Amino acid sequence: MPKGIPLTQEEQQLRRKEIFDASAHLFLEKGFNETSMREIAKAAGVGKSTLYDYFQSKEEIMIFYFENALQIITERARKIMAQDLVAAEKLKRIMHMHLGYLVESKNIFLRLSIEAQRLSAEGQQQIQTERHAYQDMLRGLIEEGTRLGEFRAVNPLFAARSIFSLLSLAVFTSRPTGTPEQMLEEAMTIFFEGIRA
Amino acid sequence: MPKGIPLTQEEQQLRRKEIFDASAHLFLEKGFNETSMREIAKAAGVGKSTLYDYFQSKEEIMIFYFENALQIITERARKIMAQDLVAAEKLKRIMHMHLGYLVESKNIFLRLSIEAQRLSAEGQQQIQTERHAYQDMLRGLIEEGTRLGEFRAVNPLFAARSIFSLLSLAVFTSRPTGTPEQMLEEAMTIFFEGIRA
Amino acid sequence: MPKGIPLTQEEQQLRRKEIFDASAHLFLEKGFNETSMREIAKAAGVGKSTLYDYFQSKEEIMIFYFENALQIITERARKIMAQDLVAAEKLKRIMHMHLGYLVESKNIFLRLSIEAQRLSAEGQQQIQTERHAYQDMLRGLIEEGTRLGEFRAVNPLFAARSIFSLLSLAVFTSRPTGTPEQMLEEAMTIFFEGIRA
Amino acid sequence: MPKGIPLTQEEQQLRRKEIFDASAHLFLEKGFNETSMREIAKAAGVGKSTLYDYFQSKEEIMIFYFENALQIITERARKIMAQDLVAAEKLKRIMHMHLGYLVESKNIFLRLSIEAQRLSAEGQQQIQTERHAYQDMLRGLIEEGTRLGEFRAVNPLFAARSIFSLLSLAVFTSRPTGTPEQMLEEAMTIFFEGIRA
DNA sequence: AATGAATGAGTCTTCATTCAT
DNA sequence: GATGAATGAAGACTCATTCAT
Repeated sequence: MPKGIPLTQEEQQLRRKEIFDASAHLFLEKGFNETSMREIAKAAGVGKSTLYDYFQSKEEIMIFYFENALQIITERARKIMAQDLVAAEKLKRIMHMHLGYLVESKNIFLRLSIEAQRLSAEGQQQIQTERHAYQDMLRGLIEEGTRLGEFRAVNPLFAARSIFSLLSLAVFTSRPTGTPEQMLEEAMTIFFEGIRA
Repeated sequence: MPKGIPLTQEEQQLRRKEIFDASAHLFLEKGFNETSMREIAKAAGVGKSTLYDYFQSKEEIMIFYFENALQIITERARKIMAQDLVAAEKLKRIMHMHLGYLVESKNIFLRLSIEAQRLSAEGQQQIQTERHAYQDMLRGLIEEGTRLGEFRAVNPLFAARSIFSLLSLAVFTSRPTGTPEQMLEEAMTIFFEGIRA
Repeated sequence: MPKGIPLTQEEQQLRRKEIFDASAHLFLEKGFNETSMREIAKAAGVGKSTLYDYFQSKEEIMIFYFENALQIITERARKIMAQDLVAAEKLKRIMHMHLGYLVESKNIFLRLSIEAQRLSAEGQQQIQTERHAYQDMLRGLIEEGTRLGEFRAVNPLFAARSIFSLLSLAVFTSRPTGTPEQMLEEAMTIFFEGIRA
Repeated sequence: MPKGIPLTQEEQQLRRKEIFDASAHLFLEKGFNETSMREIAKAAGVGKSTLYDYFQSKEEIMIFYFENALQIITERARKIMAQDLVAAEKLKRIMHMHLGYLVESKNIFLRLSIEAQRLSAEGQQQIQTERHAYQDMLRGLIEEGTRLGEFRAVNPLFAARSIFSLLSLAVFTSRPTGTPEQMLEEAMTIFFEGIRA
């Protein structure tokens, strides 16, 4: 890194991602809380205190990841939403996309999701805001489907969250019943049959 | 406590439960990992090292709870299984029973479930054995329903686990959409519609 | 130390004093803030965390010393107060006694007095209460002297604090002008001439 | 700042004073040791490492201030010394001047005096030299007063230092008994009565 | 059987300072 | 001349566990 020259916002963000990516495997292996700042620094190839130039605290490392990941997912979902398709089809594509992200991120997302429940109140707040935004998007989609007669009159928020629940099942389990894609298919079948008008 | 007189197995087990119950509220309030052995001992009204007479390690306290809880739940489920009802009805009653237990245990079960993912490999193994036994029971029920033409031909294990997933949603959420019972009804409707033959 | 048997309050207090005394020389050599808990533990011949069984925090070590020292000094002063002497004579004896304590405690008292100004607000409070109690005792003595015509009408609190100020000078200086006793004599002469009726 | 043009000694000195003054309020608020170089740099509106172009170390910032302040005070005292007055009167004016400086510098002087006792041996040495020079000046004044029959035969150095001691009391206390000026009057009365021939 | 005193490894975090740009 | 990115040493403190009584 060049010294003495302030990093731009983009460079900062990039560096943060680099540090995160370099240490992500540790979070998967031993969990976030069980990974010490010393280990993170070593994995990232920087000094311990350098971490604090990029993240205000250990918590922030986790929060950073979620904000980043949720932005990416939300963005991808938004593109699908914009397509000219029936609600059910949009929902299916979003589920595929979401599963794709989970797999692509090697389950870091889910692993951290669980650990995030231990964050401080403020930390949780930050993540929840983004998480709810995404949920609300899916809820809107289900409401749309109901309005157009595709779905039964279900509680749209509950249904939206059920999707995540079933999706997680498809990826994060000690007892897989097939490939993630197969399990997603299974889950989608149950879910869509379950809410079909 | 009488000194010098060995405790019988039952007394041991009972004492373990007493200790756990006395400290359970701490796990709910601050989480299991965040509760120190000192606090547990104090809450249980015993000395710190006495804990080690009943549990080999901190982990064992958590494992003990799961074994205990899963035995209770499995036992109750077994009774429902023995009743002369159609599979779908048995499944519904089990879901109600399960939800009842979660509520009755004041969410300790779910709280610890999440924390249990941080256990050592061996610890996880122990819990999984019991967990799988329960899952297998439900799987059998779904297979039975399929055989008798009540359910579609779904992957029975996946379906069984989906139930837990949706059940958890009904209890453990920062964004409830109703009472646990109402949410359970919603989930059951989706689920049973989803797997109906 | 016996294990498993709770220490009585007296034993606790004694142990605290032992730990303090064992590490006091470090505070003199390098200052309190500059002495780490690790060093204190080593000097006291105990493990790092054992310190925390006796003191809740590093600050408490300092506070412990002041409470202890001020109690001793106040007690000794009280005995002098009870004697049947004129105020000026009592004051002189108290000053001698106080100087004696400072010398006997090898200046720890003054060294820590200065460092104590860095304590947290709560810590300062605790010390000040005792310190003020002692000051108020001397103030009362000066008021008594004034009433009985021994001293001029000076501000008694200010005068009382002046004593400390001059006393400190006699002990804690990089430029001594004699033995502590000689310097005390010099200070007392100035002071008593200064407030003589 | 112009680049590549060496600063003259005066400019250097001026810049040092600017940096100090810009960060002085921090030292008052949180103490010198508790103020980090990062904060100092920020307050001074320069980069962290620029500080090292003007001060060799953090200690030097403090030393710089004392050298500066003591020079000013000594200079002002010298002017009073040169006046055609009796020793007692000169001493009184110097005490007023000194108090004035303390107040004008918003107690920074005394605050730092206390913190200076934590400096390294070398650092202390540097300050003491100037401090002693000032003390010696006052000592000379007291000797002069004694020679001319104004004062009793007191130890002149001890007496000189007593002045500071009583002066400090007048400014830096958690238990004021009046305005600084009033307390100074009180202290001067005690002192001058105490050493009067 | 029961206890709490004792421990050392490990935690996150801060900081003065250096150095390449 | 000026900068901030980078760092390692050090800090206070916590904790599950052991062990002599």
